[in-house]
This record gives sequence, C-alpha cells and structure tokens, in this order.
Amino acid sequence: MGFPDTFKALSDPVRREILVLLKDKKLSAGEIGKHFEMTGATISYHLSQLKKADLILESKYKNFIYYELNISVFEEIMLWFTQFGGKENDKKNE
Amino acid sequence: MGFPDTFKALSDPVRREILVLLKDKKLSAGEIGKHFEMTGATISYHLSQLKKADLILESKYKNFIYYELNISVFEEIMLWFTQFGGKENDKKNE
DNA sequence: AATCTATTTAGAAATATCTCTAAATAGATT
DNA sequence: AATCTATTTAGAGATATTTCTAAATAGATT
Repeated sequence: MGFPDTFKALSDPVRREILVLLKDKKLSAGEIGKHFEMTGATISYHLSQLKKADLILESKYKNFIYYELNISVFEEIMLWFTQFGGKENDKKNE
Repeated sequence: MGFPDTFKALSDPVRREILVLLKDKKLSAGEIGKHFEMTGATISYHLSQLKKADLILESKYKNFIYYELNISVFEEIMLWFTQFGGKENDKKNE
C-alpha cells in the first residue's frame, strides 16, 4: 500500500525474480517456490511483501493460491521514473 | 554498481527525495542536507549509497562537492520495467 | 471423518540498514 | 601557518529484513 512499500518490495532480488516469473503466466505459491532454494515459508513471506506492495494479486483455486502481476502498479512506478527525463519518451516538448 | 544496488538505493524514501531534488539542478551535499532534519553525516551516507548505485555523479568545486543525476542508469531501470508490459508503450506488436 | 497437500503464521537467529556523535580530511580564507 | 568550512569516515546503537523450523489453517481426497 503506497510507494514506500512498493520500492521496498522491489529492493529484494528474490522478489524481483518472482515478478519476472509471473511476467507471462499465473503461478501458484508452490510453483514459484520450485524456482528457489528456499523454504515455502520464506517464499510465502516474499509473496506477502509483494502483495502488500500491490505488485501482485492472488486468487484461489482448489488447494492452490495463484499469483499474477498487478500491471497498474507497474505503470505508476514507470510514471514516477518519467519525472527524471532521460531519453525524452515522447518528443512533445521540443 | 549493478541492479541490486540500484534497487536497494531506490528503496529508501530519503534517497528518493534526494533524487527528486536533483531532478533539475546540481546541488552540493550541504544544500541537499538543508532539506532534511538529519545530520550531514547521515546525508553523506545516503549520497554514498546513491553513488554506489550509479544514480548520481559527483564533481568538486572549491570546498563543495556537487551532485547530479546520472540519467543513463534511470534509463536502464525504465528498460527493466518495460518487460512487464502494461500500457503497451509502442504498438509495434499488435 | 481422517488424512493429505498447499500455504501461511509465529517466533527466533543472523544479518543489514539507518541514524547519531565524534573525529578525520581537505581545500579555502585570513 | 592557522583556522574555518564542507564533507566524509569510523564506530556504535536501534530498528528492520531475511531466513529458518515448527506449528497452524484450510480445502481436497480417500
């Protein structure tokens, strides 16, 4: 909830890797866990951080909890970065 | 030096605020410090983190050390974010 | 209903981060 | 050269983060 949590969530390499895994498909907590050498409890902790940051959404099916990206928050972050100019995204102001 | 440091650097609210201050002008460490209720030592610590992340560049003039944004690294981060799609930046692939 | 499977929660240990005070550097001014 | 000003470095304390093991939930299967 809020920018500070979002940036905190993004600051961990494991969490960034989870986001990349979710880039093009929904995955359950267990499937995500298989990609790491960590206990399920730790993965669950990271997922909770990502959820708190609104970077992912969850849905239940049978015994599983599926996670997917919440694109709209990525867009907000991108927007924050645009204030620093750089490669003049669109050339409107020239 | 490297993505992990960059994201770590961005995870602190004080450091993000420093970046915003530097958005359109070079500032000395002292000038930056005036915007916060923290000792100069703490500001110096944050500047060192931003420097380590290559988010800022420094230059000396007289007694002062001036800091400015290093736009190229902002561009790299933006690029990382583009992988998550969202608001279809350019409509090439439709 | 008993048990199995998937996941989370609680609590603890190790490590990292942020902030301070005090001292060190280093260049500028007198 | 002595001192002043701007900033960093060192060391320490408080707090936060990451990870684990063990236990709790909760729905699915037998």
